[in-house]
Amino acid sequence: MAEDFLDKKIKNKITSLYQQLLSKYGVPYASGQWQLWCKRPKSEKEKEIIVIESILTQRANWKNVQIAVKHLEEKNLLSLQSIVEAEYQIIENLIRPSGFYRQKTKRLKDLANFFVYEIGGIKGTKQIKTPLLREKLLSIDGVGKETADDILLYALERPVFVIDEYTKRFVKMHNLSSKFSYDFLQRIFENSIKKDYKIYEDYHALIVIEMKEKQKKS
DNA sequence: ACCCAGGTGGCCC
DNA sequence: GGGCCACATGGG
Repeated sequence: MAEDFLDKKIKNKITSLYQQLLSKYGVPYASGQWQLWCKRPKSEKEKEIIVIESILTQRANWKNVQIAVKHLEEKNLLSLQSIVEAEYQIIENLIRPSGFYRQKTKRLKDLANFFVYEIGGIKGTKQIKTPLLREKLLSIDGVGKETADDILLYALERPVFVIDEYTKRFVKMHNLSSKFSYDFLQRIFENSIKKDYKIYEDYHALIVIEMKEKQKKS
């Protein structure tokens, strides 16, 4: 069928684009901000940091996120347990540089509560299947699809492809699709690449790196 | 002085 | 289903 043929072409294109990006930039683990998110293996502590950063990075400049992270670290608040225990105002002041700091404090608290009290930490997620875990994350106020998938992929190492603004621009640039809804794009990528969280981690990072590079030039 | 950055939820039509 | 708005800060 015509559609199958088209699908196959798109699949091949998505696969070859990954190879191209990889040879152009190398593994993203080597480059700045992806050192932690694409690190393998990750410690429990590092996974918790990624959960925290997934909230802080919402609509924020990465440098500002890192300042906020440093502030939390200095006060020994860079863990889910300590965020559960800390006062709102303390966290608000520390994460101020990442913007939307009142909302984000609430979101961090809700998320940390979920992990610590509802499922017994990062380790407690192991027995929960990905679709159910995603549902649970999405039900938390302030956790939308991208944040949920950031957590699932980079912190919990589930093969879920993350879609963001850069991915949408990337898809447009390469004419991979004429539809740009989150679910549709996620399906395109997940159906094209081997279901391996390591590849998903690197591919998404490489897309961001590539699109930032393009932006710089224009 | 403007515009933007790895979003989300609420409200409106 | 889409369009617009608030949320807040620091960097270019």
